[in-house]
Amino acid sequence: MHHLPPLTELRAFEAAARHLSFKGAAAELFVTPTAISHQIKLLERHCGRDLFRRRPRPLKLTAAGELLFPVVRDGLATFAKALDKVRASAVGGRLRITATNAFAARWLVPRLPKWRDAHPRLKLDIFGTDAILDLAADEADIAIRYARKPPAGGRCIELMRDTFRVVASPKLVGDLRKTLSPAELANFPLIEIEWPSRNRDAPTWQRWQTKAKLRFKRVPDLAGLPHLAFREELHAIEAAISAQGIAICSDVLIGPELASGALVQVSNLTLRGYSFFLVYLPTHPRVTPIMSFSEWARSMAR
Amino acid sequence: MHHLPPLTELRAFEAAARHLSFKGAAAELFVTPTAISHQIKLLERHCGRDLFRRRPRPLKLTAAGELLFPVVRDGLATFAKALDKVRASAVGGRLRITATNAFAARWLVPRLPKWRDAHPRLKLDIFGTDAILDLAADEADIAIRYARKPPAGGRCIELMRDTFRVVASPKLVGDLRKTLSPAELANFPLIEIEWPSRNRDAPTWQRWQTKAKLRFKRVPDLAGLPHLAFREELHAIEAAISAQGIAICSDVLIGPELASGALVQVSNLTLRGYSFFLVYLPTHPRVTPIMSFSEWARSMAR
DNA sequence: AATTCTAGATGAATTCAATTCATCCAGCAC
DNA sequence: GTGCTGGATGAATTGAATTCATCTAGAATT
Repeated sequence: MHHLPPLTELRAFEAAARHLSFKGAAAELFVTPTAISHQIKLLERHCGRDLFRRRPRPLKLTAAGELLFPVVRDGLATFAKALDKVRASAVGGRLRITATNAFAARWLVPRLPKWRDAHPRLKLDIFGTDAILDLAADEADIAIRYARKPPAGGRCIELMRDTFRVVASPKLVGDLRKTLSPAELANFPLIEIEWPSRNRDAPTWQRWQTKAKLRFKRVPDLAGLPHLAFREELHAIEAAISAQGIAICSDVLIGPELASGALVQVSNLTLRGYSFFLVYLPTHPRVTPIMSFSEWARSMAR
Repeated sequence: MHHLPPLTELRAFEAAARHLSFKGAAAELFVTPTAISHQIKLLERHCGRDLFRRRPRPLKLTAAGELLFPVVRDGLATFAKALDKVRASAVGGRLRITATNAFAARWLVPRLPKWRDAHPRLKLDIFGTDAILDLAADEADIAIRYARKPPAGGRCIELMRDTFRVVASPKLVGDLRKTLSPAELANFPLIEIEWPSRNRDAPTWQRWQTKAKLRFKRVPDLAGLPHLAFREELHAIEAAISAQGIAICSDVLIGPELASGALVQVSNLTLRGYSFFLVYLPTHPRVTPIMSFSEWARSMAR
């Protein structure tokens, strides 16, 4: 790499050249004029050329100084501009939060008014995606991951654990006085979510009926029956709400519907889900606002 | 001015980004990898954004890092380029010496072979000009001034003092057995140098005949006779050498001709000249080569 | 002409940013 | 399981940056 003098010298030179005054440069850089004098002298020694004519006043740039000044001035201005841009994307910039589509849409977004009330100045950018964004590569500031155990790649806080319940709209099943048996379930259309094949513990009708056989004598092959299938958990939930069938859904994602009766639990047999983990990097330069969000999310999860 | 972090941080960042390695950056900047780690951490804190993804190896720039890197890299390269240019005009560059036209042509230039023998690597730029170049404004590195007393504007070393002699070519005056009286001088064409009007002590025929009247009984009005006039001292000297007339010349400038007989002194009445002063700034960043030249010039002047 | 003011120069002393040291950590290779 | 590598971190150290004290030389003021 090129041999550069200490960059402090260039900064002193630039300010002195712009002010044509060591005193003025000193005031701007919050040092004494003596400091500027020393810095300029060092730079001149480094260059082998005088950069200023000291007398008569005011100072005047020499030919060498004239050559160097615009380069340093423009260079430092360009640095400052780029740094401002980086800062703007951080300080005062939005916290970027990545979560699964379903969680973002059905848990986080509905609660944002409360977030805004608590932190009016700290804006969020929410990425609803099932892709796993990399915090270490600064693709997001916070990740909310759905996993069986604390995921790697940062500090983890377990927000909550969910349970998958068999639910249906009352418009489909009527005003039930008690829950349905597995055989009775087979009388209704069923909704299946096509989980990624890597998810062996996925809350499917197959997994449900296996568990049911330990509890009930007569369990038809519910997984073998024709059913409505959705790749998006969100869409499956919407279909259940609109009485298109009976679905197995995460109670975290249908909390309001369970509370309002828009969906009702039609079997007592549930499937244990995983946990929602909030993940962040403790070394993140914006760890303070990140902790603010983390505290808030935990308070929302209780 | 824009708020910049310590530029040391930017230099560390640039090297680390280019190597994608703190260790590599450290080796280049002659510090430990820990120093780089600290510097990057400070810059990230300053920016509010991570600039590197540390894991997995090798390091990778984040989006913020990608934004900042080319700006800093190009900026530092531009600085280095400009500094090299300034250095090239100094270190390894020529010493700029300003002297009067006549002195440059007739004393300095003829001796340059000896200078080259003594200092083969230190080149000179010689400005033969009667304008007074300003050392303080870095218009030249060394000035050789012809003056009655040491000029202001720097440290002065008196090289030599000259004497103005009445000289002519033997082709004009023949093989004289003795010097000519003022009356005999009037029988030949006379050469006059038109000195700047500010020079009241200029070695003119007028000044010469005033002094001659104190010595000789019969002194014709030599200054009143028609004569060949030159504005350039150099041209007057050349005219004398080519037997066009009798001239009053500085013995410093016609040393070789006096030695070889190309010009002979035709009157014992001489006029005291001034001195040649070598002037430089003791605070000049290139004071070492300047002193080399100074010593050499003094040795040549003896 | 004498005195005062101003801004830069210089070397010694002081401050504090930069750096090193010692130790730790987490992947990776063997 | 063990050893290696490159980065992280806090305390200690180093030395670059800065201040202090004094000086200088023009310019302004008296």
